[in-house]
Amino acid sequence: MMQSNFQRPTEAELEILQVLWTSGPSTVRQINDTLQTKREVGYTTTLKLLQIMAQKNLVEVDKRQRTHIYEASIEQETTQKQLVDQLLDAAFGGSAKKLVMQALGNKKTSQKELEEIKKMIERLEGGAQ
Amino acid sequence: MMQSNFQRPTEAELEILQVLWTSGPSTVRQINDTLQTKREVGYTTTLKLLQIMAQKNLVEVDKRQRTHIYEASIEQETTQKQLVDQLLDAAFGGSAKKLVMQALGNKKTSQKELEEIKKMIERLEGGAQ
DNA sequence: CATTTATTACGAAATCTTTCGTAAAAACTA
DNA sequence: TAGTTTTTACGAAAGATTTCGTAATAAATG
Repeated sequence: MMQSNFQRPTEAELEILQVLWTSGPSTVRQINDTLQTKREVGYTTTLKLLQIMAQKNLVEVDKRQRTHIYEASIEQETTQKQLVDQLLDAAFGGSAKKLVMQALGNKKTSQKELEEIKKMIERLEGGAQ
Repeated sequence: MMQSNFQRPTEAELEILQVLWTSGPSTVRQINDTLQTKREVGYTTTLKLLQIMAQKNLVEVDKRQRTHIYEASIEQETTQKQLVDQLLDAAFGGSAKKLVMQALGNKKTSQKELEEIKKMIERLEGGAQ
C-alpha cells in the first residue's frame, strides 16, 4: 500500500532545504549564515522555521550536542519530482511538453546540457529512434 | 521604462486562471461549476477570489450585465514562464536541465511530443552555434 | 404584485506562513 | 566565579490566503 504524504514545503522551507541539500547536515548558525548571503533573515527566524520543519518531518535533528545539527529528511529529487508534478497540474494542464518548452525557452542552457537532455529523450523513446 | 509587476497567483487563483484560460470569459457560476468537478468550493468563495483577483489585475470584469463576466488578464504563457523561472530558482538551483529531466522522467510523454522537444533542442543548438 | 431565486458586496473568521522578541539554559572567557 | 556569548524554546504579532455568512439588490416566476 502506497501512502503519499507530500506536504509541500513553503517558500521559506524550500530555501532552507536548498541549503541542506547543498551543504549537508548543518547548524542553525551555518544555515542562517548561508541564507544571509541572499537576504536579511534573523537567526531566531531560521531557528523557528527549522523547528517547524522538524515537526513536519522535513528535517531531522541531532540533539546530542547542545548545538543541534539539522539534516534534510526528504530527498531533493523526490521533492523536485513532486514540485514539478504539482506545477504541471496547476499551470500546464499536465503537459510535460509545454513545461519543458518553457524551461528550455526561457533559460540559457549549455550545449552540453542540451545534448544530455537529447540523450535522455532518446532513452525514453527506446533508443531506437 | 519597464515595470515587471509579477505577483505570483496563489494556488486558488491559479486554479481559477486555469479555468479561464481553458474556457475563456466566464461567469462566477460557470467557473464555480467547473471547480466543483474537482473539489468542494462555495459559490461565494469563488466570487470573493475573483473580486480579489480583479483588484490585483489578474482578471478583468465586464459589469455591463448584472451577471458579471470574468476574463483572465494575464497570459497563460507569461504566467507559465514566471512560474517555471520561480521553480527553477527555488528548487533546482537554476538548472533547467535538471527540471527538464524531472519533468520528462516523471510524466509519460508521447513519442510525438518527445520528437517536438528534440526538434526544439536542435533549434536551440543551431541558434546558439 | 408578492415570492422565490440568483447575484454581488463585504466583513470577518479561520488558517497558514513568516518574523521576531524575550527568556532560559548552556558554554565560554577573563 | 562573574559576566558575556551562544543557543534553544516558545509565544505571539504581522501578514497572506482561503473560506464563508449575511445582507442588499436585481431578476425571474407564479
